[in-house]
Amino acid sequence: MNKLTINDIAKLCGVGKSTVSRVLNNDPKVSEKTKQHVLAVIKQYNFKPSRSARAMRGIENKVIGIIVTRLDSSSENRVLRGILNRLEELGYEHFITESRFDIELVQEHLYSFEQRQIDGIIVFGFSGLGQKILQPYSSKLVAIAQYYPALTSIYYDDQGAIRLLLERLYQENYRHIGYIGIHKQDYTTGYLRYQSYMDFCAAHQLSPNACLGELNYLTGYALTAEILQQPNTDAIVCATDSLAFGVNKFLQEQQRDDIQVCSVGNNPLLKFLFPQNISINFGLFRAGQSAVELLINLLATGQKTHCCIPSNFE
Amino acid sequence: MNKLTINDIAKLCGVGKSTVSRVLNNDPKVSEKTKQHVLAVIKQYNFKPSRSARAMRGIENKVIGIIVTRLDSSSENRVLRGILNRLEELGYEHFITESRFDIELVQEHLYSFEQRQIDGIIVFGFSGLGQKILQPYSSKLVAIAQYYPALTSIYYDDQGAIRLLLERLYQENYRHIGYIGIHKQDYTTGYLRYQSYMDFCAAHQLSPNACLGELNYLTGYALTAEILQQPNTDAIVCATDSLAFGVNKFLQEQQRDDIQVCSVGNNPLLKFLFPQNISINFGLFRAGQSAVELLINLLATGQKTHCCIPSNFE
DNA sequence: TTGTATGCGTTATCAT
DNA sequence: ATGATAACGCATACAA
Repeated sequence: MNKLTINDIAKLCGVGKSTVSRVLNNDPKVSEKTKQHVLAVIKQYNFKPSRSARAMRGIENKVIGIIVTRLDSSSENRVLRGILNRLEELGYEHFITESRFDIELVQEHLYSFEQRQIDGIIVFGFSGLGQKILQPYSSKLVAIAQYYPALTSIYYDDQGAIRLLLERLYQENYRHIGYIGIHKQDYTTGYLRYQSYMDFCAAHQLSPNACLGELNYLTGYALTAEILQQPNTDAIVCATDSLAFGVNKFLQEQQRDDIQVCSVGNNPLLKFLFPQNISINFGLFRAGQSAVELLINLLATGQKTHCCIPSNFE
Repeated sequence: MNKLTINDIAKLCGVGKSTVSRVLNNDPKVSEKTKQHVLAVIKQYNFKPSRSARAMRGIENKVIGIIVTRLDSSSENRVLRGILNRLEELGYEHFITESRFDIELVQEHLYSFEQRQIDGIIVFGFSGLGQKILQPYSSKLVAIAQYYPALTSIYYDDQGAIRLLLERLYQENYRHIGYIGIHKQDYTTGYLRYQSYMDFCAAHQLSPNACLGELNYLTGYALTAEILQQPNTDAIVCATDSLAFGVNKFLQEQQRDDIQVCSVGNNPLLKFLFPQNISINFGLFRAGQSAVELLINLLATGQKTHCCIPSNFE
């Protein structure tokens, strides 16, 4: 449909195509008069220069690619909100792709972005995704949710989030706190959060009572029964909000309103359905915004930086 | 990083660059021997032709763009699952963008796709999005969730879904059925579903009791109180699962387990938390798959078609 | 079967 | 300040 080229515009204006190009690129060496004329014609015919052709000449065009792991993850969606929010303010376009924790897919998408005049990349890290896969793109890539020493990366304070929850419970005199988390193969959500719980227990002479499983509400439901085998349990900390859905459901069915449930994520639906649940804000929205900041900075200065997002009860 | 060009490969092989190009494009007019040699060198140096340059020569490359309205909509995510599922089978890449019900953003994204060597487009329609915006791209665009006469489109059976729910309730002898929906400015989820309820009531001599509001669980919660002002209400039909979250929550708090709740969407979390809720499968996953089918068919034959996805209790 | 020349829509380097 | 012209990396009609 848009078959107009810079040449057509040139003829339409009665000028050379180089002049049109100059106008397009804000070259100061063009008289105000012709500039306005060319601009008018461009607007009139709604002409847009071909990105492919521009790309061949090495022009950047304010587009960044985003590789998420799961489009239907509510936590990643929160981060995405932060990313898009900041991106929009800066006038950037975005393309989103899904990796589904598949390393090969990540590679395909990275290459695809590279080939499509994309200026920068934000990728959601996961436990299997090694640094060497991302390294070749390090000059324009920001990793999120995982720490990569040689890259620009944003990561969360997994240990701090659990610690904050535990400190609050401890302060409110809970002493028999169970923990429901996910398997340790997952380094951040699994291992780090579990370890934080164990450390806290050791430091405060609490006897630990932890169960680990998959990342979904069914697991939360099933593991609650196991945790309650410790009869004097008075609180349960969940690694994520999705687990907490299951835990709260189980407790509700058993009419156990004597047990305080805590979790990480600050999911609004969870808060609506189970208002008594204490959920900590993991800083996801802010993480998204920060990712954009760091990326823009990286593109401009080439400086690789890192940023750890703190959790809070807001 | 990938600075190799077709010319470099040609020199490396000791052949002309046109020969390399021919190998790249599976041109049969090249001897098996040189073909293998060139292929080997290409593989050795991990050479990939520039998409920008290819695009300028009008090459298609198995990529489709998807414009969703909200990335955090669970129903759109279900459709997306169907789309990506089918796309992967067919070896297509995807780029996803969000419109947030903003017509200008849709236009930007459409243009952006056009400029980036994208073969086909799937766009999620919404009430404000007119046909004329999409028309220019009709040769490679499929609209979903809304009926557009002049385009290839996939839409849901809004009226059928509500009717199926009501028929089931009627058959089970419910006679005082309330309805909680969303405002009629939304043509499909709002108007059509509401109308279907009203029609059913008229046809079966039931006195209607409907409330309309925003599309979220808070609305469902708030409107339930109004519905219950009709004291003998024995069932409530919700236009969507998200409303049903609020409705069920309200009824649970009031310990009203004498009221049957129904909704459209088949959300797994809803089923887990409120197993007694009856939710109908709106065919979202299948809609996604069909969208891809229709798009591929459109690209191949140029034939515009339509498809209405039926709901079912699976 | 293979190489040469030309064009795709830009930007950059020359002249003028 | 402006216009002709040469690249950019690739595909293709044409020549060999």
